Amino acid sequence: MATSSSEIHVAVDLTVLTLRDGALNVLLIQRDDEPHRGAWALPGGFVQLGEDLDGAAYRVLADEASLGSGAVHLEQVRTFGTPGRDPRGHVVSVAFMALGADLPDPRRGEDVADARWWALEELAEVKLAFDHATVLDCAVERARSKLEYTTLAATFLPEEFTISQLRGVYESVWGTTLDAGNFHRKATRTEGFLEELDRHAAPTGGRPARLYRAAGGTSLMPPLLRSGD
Amino acid sequence: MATSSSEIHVAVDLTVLTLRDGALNVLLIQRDDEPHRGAWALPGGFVQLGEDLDGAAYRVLADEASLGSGAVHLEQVRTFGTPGRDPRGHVVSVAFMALGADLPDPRRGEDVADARWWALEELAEVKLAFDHATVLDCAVERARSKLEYTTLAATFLPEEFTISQLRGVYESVWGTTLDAGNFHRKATRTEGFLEELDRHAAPTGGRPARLYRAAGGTSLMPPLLRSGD
DNA sequence: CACAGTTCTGGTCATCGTGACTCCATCTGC
DNA sequence: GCAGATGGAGTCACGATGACCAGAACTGTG
Repeated sequence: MATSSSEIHVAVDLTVLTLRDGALNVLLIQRDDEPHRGAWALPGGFVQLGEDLDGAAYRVLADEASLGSGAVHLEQVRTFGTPGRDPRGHVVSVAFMALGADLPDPRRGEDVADARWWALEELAEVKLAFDHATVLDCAVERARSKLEYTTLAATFLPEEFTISQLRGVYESVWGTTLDAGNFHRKATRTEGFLEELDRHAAPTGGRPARLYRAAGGTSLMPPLLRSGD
Repeated sequence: MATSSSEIHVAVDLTVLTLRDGALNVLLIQRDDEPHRGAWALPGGFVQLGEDLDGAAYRVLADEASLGSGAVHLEQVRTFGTPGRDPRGHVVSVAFMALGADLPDPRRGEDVADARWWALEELAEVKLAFDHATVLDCAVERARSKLEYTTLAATFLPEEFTISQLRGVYESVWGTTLDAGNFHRKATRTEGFLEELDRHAAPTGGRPARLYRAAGGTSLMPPLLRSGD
């Protein structure tokens, strides 16, 4: 479908991000079809007539990444439509980012030779298909900046988590280290960010950490800026 | 063109903003065709095969708003693609915002019954065509928040301007009043924001204000938050 | 010309958020 | 019991901010 060149075609491309072993990972699929057969690419697909953009993104998430919509934060990032970005014709692609907590290894979907998680650092020498390197950069930068002024970081964690785990999210996504005490003060004092629970996590060689859950708020005021803390 | 329902069509919609008499204004066109004939709508049009998204936006700016690309800041906001948002079929629309300094009154373009500037407050009781009320809200909110952490405010002003004029931009777009002294300190001390000139503006009943020009920077660090200053 | 009114610009001061740092609590493992 | 690790609280100096004040430099009026 959708390979004629008399019409503009609409697609979605997904940058699916999760944390694995304290590193930011992105899900890539290896293409089994031309163009760019054998190259690694972001999961994506054409939007079907009458289909919602978000719906198409969730469908791709299920088909190509075998991930359900549960516990995944999906958000539109930007739309790429430069003619020539896809050799099959004029394809306008709506880029999404999807964030989830420790997502499982993908099973191979249709039209896909392989699918796996990549740590972002591994990708330095990998040539992605189409303009997906740009799309990926755009989505990662969006995720990094949204951690600053929203409560999005919790979507990288299970329902209940410790402050250290939350700090680990920031450190992994931003690629920095943060002062534990200052981060603790900031996270616990910011209204609408965390809800304190009465239980503690199993100790890991130190004092057991109190468990928290994401509170209702979505915006962080004042923000938690990257330049320090 | 582009009214069949066997394909998805791609369009651009523009939220063109400027300041007129100290109020934020948006450019609307009155539709001369079905659907929504006679209703006010954002300028927009279908993207042509082989055309860049930004190119389509600039073309619409010229055709429907008779505005050249000079001195207009154009930026993608979000893409709307819910089926049913356009009765002609499945139309995916990439929303842009365009900001300019005291833009001229538009001349009527093609397929347009009328075109004029509307102060945002006037629009409370106006029913816009399609989902353009949502698109407009989204673009205005984007503009408001980008004033906080970028140097975008200067695009609402002529090349040379005073601090008071710059403060007026913030006050008009945010709908607040800011302390003149504090704003002056903040604007002049933030690196990369303003370049001081050796000339002064013609006095308006008080001490003449020094003229400034936008410096090279694009991001405001630290940001200028809406909650005060 | 004196004076009020206006606007621009620089200043003071209390407060608050922040980064660097210290200290104690509470666990594991030896 | 003790070393080592982690969690959580506190201290302190500094910089940014909001509220407010004062002088500079103009216009307009009596």
